Amino acid sequence: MKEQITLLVEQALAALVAQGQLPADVAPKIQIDRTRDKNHGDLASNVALSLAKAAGRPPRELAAQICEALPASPVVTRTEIAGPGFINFFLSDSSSQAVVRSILQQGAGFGRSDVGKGQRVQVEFVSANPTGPLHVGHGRGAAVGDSLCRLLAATGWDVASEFYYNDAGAQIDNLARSVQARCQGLTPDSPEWPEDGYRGDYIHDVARAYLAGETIDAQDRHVTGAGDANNTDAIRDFAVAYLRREQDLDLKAFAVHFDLYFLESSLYQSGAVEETVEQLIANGHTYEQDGALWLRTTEFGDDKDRVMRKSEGGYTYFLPDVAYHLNKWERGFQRVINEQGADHHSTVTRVRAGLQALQKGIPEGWPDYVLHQMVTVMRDGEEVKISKRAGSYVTLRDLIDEVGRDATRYFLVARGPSSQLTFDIDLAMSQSNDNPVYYIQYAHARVCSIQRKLAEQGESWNAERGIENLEQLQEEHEKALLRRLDRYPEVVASAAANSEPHLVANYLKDLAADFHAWYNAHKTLVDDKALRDARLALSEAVRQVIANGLDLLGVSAPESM
RNA sequence: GCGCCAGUAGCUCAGUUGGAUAGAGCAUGCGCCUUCUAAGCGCACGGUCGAGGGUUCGAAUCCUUCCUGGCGCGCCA
Repeated sequence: MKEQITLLVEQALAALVAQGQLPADVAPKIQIDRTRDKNHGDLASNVALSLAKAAGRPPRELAAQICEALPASPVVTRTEIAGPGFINFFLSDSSSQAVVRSILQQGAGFGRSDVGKGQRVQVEFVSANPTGPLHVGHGRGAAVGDSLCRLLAATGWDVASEFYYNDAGAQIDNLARSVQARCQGLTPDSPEWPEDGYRGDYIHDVARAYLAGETIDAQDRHVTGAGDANNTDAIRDFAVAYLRREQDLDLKAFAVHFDLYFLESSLYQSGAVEETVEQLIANGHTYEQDGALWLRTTEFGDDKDRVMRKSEGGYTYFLPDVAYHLNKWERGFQRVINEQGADHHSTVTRVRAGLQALQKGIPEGWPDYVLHQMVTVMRDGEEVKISKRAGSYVTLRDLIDEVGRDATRYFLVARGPSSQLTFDIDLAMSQSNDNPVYYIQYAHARVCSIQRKLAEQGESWNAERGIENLEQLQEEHEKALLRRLDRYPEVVASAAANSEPHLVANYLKDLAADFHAWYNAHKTLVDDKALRDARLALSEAVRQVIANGLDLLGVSAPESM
C-alpha cells in the first residue's frame, strides 16, 4: 500500500520538475507514514515540508501543487492538506478491505517476505556454561534468540541456530572441584570448600547421582557415574553430562531448538585454538609480558590489551572465542548475530578486535550482537537475587512449571532487549487477565468459538460470499481492524530488521484489543448472510494473523480456553 | 574514573527510526452478561517524556552538559 502511494508522489514530483516548478536536482526521500489519528486519513506524507526550502515556497502551497499533480488512482479517494503542510491520503474502502482477501489466501504465509533472499544467517544464543541449570536470564536469551530465528526465517533468511557449549576451561574445573567436594561430604559452609566453588543445591544432586552410579543420557553424550570421589576427570565428565542433560530438558520444555551445539572442546581437539594463536603471533599483534601472551586489541578499538595465554600456560576464554568466530566465518556465514546478556558486552569489541588481528578480511563490524539487559526477578514483592555461586536461584524450569511456557515466553520477549526487565513471578503465575498473553490467546479462541457456534447452528461459513461482500464492513470498529491487519507485514519486517521481537508482541496486544472491542460491539452471526460471512471473513483474518504472530514468538494459539 | 544500556501516568512498559492533541495494561472510581466464551467491553481519573542548553518548519526521539539506576572495566565466562 505504501509503495503505491510512494509511486504516485514520485510521479507528481516528476511532473512538477518537468513544469519547472521544482528544481531538477532535488532528490527527496519520499516518506509515507501511517497516521496515528484516523482523522488524518490512512497515510500521510511530509514531502512538502521537507521540500519547501528547496522549492522556495511555503509548505502548504507546495503541498497543494503536489496534490494537483497527483495522477488519479483507484486506491486514493481523496487527499487533504493539513497542519503545517502534511498531505493526508484517504484510501478507498476496497483497497483497505483487500487485506482480508490477502490474509485468507496466504494463510500462514501472510506477513512473510523474501527480503533475506535466502542468504544464510547464523544466530547464536543461550550458550550457557554447563555449570548449572538455566536461569531466567538464559530464558530471556532463549526467548529472544528463538523468536529472532523465527523472524529471520519469516523474512526470507536461511537461518542456522547455534548453542556454543563451553565444555572446557576454568569454570568447568571449578564445577568438577565443587562436585568432588560434595562427593567427599563437604558442604559450602566448610572451610575446605573450594574457593569460588558452586554452592547451589544442584551440585549436591550431581554428586549423589555420581556416587550412585547413575547413567546420564544427554543429547550428545552418555556417561555413567564412576562413584569414585577421588577421580576428578570422571567427576568432570559426569557433571558436564548431567548439567547438559538438565539444560536439554529445560530447552525442550521451553520449545527452543538448536540446529547445532558447538563444543568448545572441539576447537582444542581440531587444533583451531593453536592455529589461531600462531596466526595472531605471525601477524605481529602479540607480545609477552609477566609470563603471559597478550594480544594488542587496543590497535582495534579496545580500551586495553587482553591476555590470550595465561602465565600458567592455559588459554583464557578469549582465545577460543576468537577461534570459534573464525570458524563461523569460515563456514560461510556472512551474517552472524550473537544474542547474549549485556553483562558480557565487553566481549563484543574484544572478539571483533581478535578477528581483525587475524587479517582474514572479516568486516570490522562483524559479527552483529543483540544484547539483552538483565532480568530482575520479583517474588512476594521482593527481589530474588540470582547467583549461581551463592546458590539462590530462579531456574527457567521453575518458571515454566509454575507460570506455563506460553506466559513465560511472552513475558521474556515482550520488552525491548535493551530494556531491563522485571519478571514478577506472582503476576506471571496469577493466571489472571493481568497476563497479556491470555488476552491475545483469548482473541484467537473467541474466533474459533464463533466458528463452533456457527457449526452448532447447522450453518457454515461461505468464504467466497464473505470475500465478495467485504464492502459491508462499514463499522468504525471494522475499519480500525482493517487498518491494523494491513500493518502486520510491516511490523514483522521491522521486528526482523531491527532484532526487536517485542514489536510483534505489542502489535498482537493491539490487534487483540481491536478485536475484543469489535466483538463486544457487533454480533458476527447475524441473519444477513452476506454481512455474516463478511464478518466471519474478517474474524478469520484476525485469527490467522494472531496465529502467525504468536508463532513468531513461540507461543501457542489455542482454539479454546 | 572510563565504557555500554536505560530514565515517559502511582506501578510495568509502548511510542511506526524527526511529524500533527504523547499511548496501552495494571491499580483507583463508575457502568455493561435472557444475545457468538465477562480470561471480555465502555466511561472517568492520571504527564514539566530525569534536568538544562543546542540543532529546525517541527524533538520523548538527534547533539551536548549534568543527575539517577543497572551492567561491565579479571591471567573468570
